[in-house]
Amino acid sequence: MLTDRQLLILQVIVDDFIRSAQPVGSRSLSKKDEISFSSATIRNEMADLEELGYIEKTHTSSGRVPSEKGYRYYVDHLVSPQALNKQDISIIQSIFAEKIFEFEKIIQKSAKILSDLTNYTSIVLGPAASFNKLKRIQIIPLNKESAVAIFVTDSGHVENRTFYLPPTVDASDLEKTVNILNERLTGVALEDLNDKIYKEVAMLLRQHIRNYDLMLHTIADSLKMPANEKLFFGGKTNMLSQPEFHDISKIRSLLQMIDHEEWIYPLIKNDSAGINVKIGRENNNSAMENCSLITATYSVGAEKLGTIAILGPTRMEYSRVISLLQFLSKDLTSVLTNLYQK
Amino acid sequence: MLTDRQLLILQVIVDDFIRSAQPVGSRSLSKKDEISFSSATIRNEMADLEELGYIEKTHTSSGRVPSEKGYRYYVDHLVSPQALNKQDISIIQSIFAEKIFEFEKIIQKSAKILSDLTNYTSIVLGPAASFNKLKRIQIIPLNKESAVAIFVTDSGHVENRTFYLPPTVDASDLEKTVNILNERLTGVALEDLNDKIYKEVAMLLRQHIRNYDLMLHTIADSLKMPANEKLFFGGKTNMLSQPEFHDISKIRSLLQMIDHEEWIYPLIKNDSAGINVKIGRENNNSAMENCSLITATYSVGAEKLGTIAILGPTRMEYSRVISLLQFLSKDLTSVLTNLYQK
DNA sequence: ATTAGCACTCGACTTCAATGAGTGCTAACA
DNA sequence: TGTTAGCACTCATTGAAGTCGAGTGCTAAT
Repeated sequence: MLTDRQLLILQVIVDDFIRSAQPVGSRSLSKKDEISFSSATIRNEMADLEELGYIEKTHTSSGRVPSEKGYRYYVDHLVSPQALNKQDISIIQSIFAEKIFEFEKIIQKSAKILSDLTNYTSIVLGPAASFNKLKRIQIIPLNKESAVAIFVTDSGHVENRTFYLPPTVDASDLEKTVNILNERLTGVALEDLNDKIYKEVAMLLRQHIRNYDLMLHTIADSLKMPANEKLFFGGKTNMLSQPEFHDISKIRSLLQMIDHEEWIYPLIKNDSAGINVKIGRENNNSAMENCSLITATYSVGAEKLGTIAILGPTRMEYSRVISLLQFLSKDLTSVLTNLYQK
Repeated sequence: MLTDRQLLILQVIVDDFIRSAQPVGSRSLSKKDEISFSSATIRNEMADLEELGYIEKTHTSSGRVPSEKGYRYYVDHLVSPQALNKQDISIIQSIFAEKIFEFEKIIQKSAKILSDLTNYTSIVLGPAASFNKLKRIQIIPLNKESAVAIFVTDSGHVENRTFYLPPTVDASDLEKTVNILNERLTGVALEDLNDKIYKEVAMLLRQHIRNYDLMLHTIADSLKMPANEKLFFGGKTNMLSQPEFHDISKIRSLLQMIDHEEWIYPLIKNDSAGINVKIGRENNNSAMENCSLITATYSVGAEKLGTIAILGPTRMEYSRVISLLQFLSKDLTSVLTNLYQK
């Protein structure tokens, strides 16, 4: 177990390194106000901390740098929750200043503001459409061969699919189909549509429509909803200003990852609600070796809707970022809950 | 005017520099097969070419590098059109292998393949929705306060807007409005909708609906179509591998530009059809100082729809890129024309 | 248990010389 | 008169040698 003094030293090392990005030496530590013992004592303690794996040297005679284990301990036990200043708060609240309709606009604005406030990269996972309930289906023929199917959810989300019209289907068939679909599927969550179609709608279609199975498959095909929610980014290039990314190859692999949305999902789709911190290799991704990812979820009522996240260097301002995410996720949740739970 | 020999030398310098990214010296030039005179002669010619502004030195005793003027001359007069090899052709044609419905998919795939084939960054400007003609309007109430308006075009493109329902409007009003809109606006190009609404629909609404003006403005507001077409990118990080971008600050300003779509539009929205090459500062953009942009348009019939572009270093393989763009834009045009002109 | 003192390490920076790819110029040549 | 060989010169690059200073670990004294 670590002594109080070791904890103090660890905390000051991490704080200082986060601020300066320079390895911290015993002499400069001894000059801090918080610390009242000599550099030699600190050296001894640092040697112990190093042996325990909380800090590292970059070379034999360098100052110390927090290890991933050190950051982890810092985040779990030492980080002093920092109150947001008024300016930050008002900036965040400006997100909700305009009318709230365009869900995506809010999400996008959140991403932008988060990255501006932190100078890191923000990632926001939009609300999953699959929870929403179907409000209405429309099918609009474009010409003899094709039609577009439109699905509107109770939250105002619109999905559409273009598909080939089976040649044997005529206008009245289409109309009947749409009526059946609306009658049977309204109120069903998007993710359950496919199931429901085969279980309940298929039979009805058979009774009313010739070639019902062709129609059925065409529609069921169109209903395959996108598996993933939309991602929004802010400050994609912010990481370029971080001193740890002076190396082009690191930048390259990081930016490449950011530009592959499919690689991002597994990173931010954590299951647990609340704030989540993943440090360096905890992300299981080689491009993230020098990065930490802090995520928070937002919800409507008790139902988790999406995730907001900040991607920064492991040497990130954990305290500030955590406060910001906590604040924003709370705000998002309450605004959305107000909006959709009446 | 330049002599034939000077032209030859200029061409070889540009070709060689494009390949190697190294300043070209007189001795290495004299060893080339195409060149049958001595390095001293070449030095004389190079001095003249430099005086005329076609090539430059990086320092007093370095080899020569093409200037922007040199690239310009090369592109206008010297570039030898290079036939595409079979592999490239078949890769490009694979874009059209699947069914053609999802316009965006094709565009996106084009961007990806262009960047893969060139190792530069590709930018594709999607088809402007504003040319499309309205096929159908639907308005679907979500609850007492809001509704979503859906606009379907003859090409299957779907736009939607959520808006507040004026409290005095009831279901029958809404229905009447939709009927009027469909009756009057079907077949109208999206960009003309706003005009038409005030000129023709306003009067009709007044006759049938109480509070017609509130309704009118609500609808007209929703109709403000996005000013810009969608942009798609491929290989955003490809430029990081180019040796001229070893400098982080250059990378930063370039990537920052790429991530600001609004800065991209003016760059690629050239008016003239066909291939267009903009070299370095011709782009009027400080982030593009060391970059060239090659654009090509694609159309349906005679109507220009969108733009495909490649962004690379000024030291770009002009010949190859031009061929690729020419080929792809021709293919896109013919596929789209077939699809939409029947 | 703490601290002063000291030898030692190592990255960062500077200086210096050597190297070599390039130039411009001049004089000889065809 | 145009071409070329030859030569002096320039300058970025490389690597070796030396200095500096911030840091360490260890020991002995407090």
